Amino acid sequence: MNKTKKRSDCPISNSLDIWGDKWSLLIIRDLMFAKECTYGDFLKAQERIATNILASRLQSLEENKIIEKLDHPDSKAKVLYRLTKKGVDLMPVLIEIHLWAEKYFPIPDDRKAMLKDVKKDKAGFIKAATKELMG
Amino acid sequence: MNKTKKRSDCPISNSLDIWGDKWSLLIIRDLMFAKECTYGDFLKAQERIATNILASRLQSLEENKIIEKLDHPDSKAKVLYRLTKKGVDLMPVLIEIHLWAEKYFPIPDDRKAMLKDVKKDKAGFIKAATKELMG
DNA sequence: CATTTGCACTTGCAATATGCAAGTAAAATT
DNA sequence: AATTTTACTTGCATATTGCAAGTGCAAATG
Repeated sequence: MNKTKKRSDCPISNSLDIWGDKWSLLIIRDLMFAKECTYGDFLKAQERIATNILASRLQSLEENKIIEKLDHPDSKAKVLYRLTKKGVDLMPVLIEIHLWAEKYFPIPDDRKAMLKDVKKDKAGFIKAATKELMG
Repeated sequence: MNKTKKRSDCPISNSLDIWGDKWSLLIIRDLMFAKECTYGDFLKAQERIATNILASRLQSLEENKIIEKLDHPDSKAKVLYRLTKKGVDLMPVLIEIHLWAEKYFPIPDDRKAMLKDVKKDKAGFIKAATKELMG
């Protein structure tokens, strides 16, 4: 997405200015499920993001402090990406999207299983998952 | 946005295929706050959507059953748009985006006031607001 | 230690989407 | 009857996306 041109003072609009495109939330999703991803990991996702788009989204998400780069422990050729706290804090948004989607589309079984846990104790689920990602 | 080309079976991706652009959620936002809007009402929003983009988004949201058209009670020249149940059900998503934004940006006072209510009783807030929109 | 492979990007270009300004047609107002 | 309002549509310039191929460095292989 684009740099810091805010279209208004609305929080929805401001948020969309950062991650309101067809790809950013999928990158964030991948990091929520995997905790750490390499460039190649993102490219493996079902949706088949183009390499140039991936590079531009990673840069923009990093500029907006949603994700950060880490050195890969066993190779200088690899880069690890992970969510910052600001990124992890998007988890409730991702969860509500899941819950909405579950009401209106068929969704994969593993996601259904996850949502079963979510519904049992949403706050608890988020707390545990956040700990997992930030620890 | 585009027609029904699903990029994957992921619920996040499926959702973004419908409203994952810079404008759709703003239209939905306007309808959450106003319940019913005319074409001209949408054009008045701070973000200044272009008329052609507005028309294309309204059409796509209608095709996806997020919004519906209604006859305006006192004029055939006017059209009213409102959220369907499927659209109203996006409220938790919009609320979580607000809560996230509040943590990381300055947000307007009226939204802050709203979030204060939300935080007091999220389920109650959603129930009441949904009733308001669907009644 | 030379060569190949893997990884994270860049680059070039075509296709698509966005944004702006102006236009249109029907309905309402004057 | 003429003007204005309303909901769009159209044309065109600009920006973004998507695809395919390429680049450069690091690591593995022979």
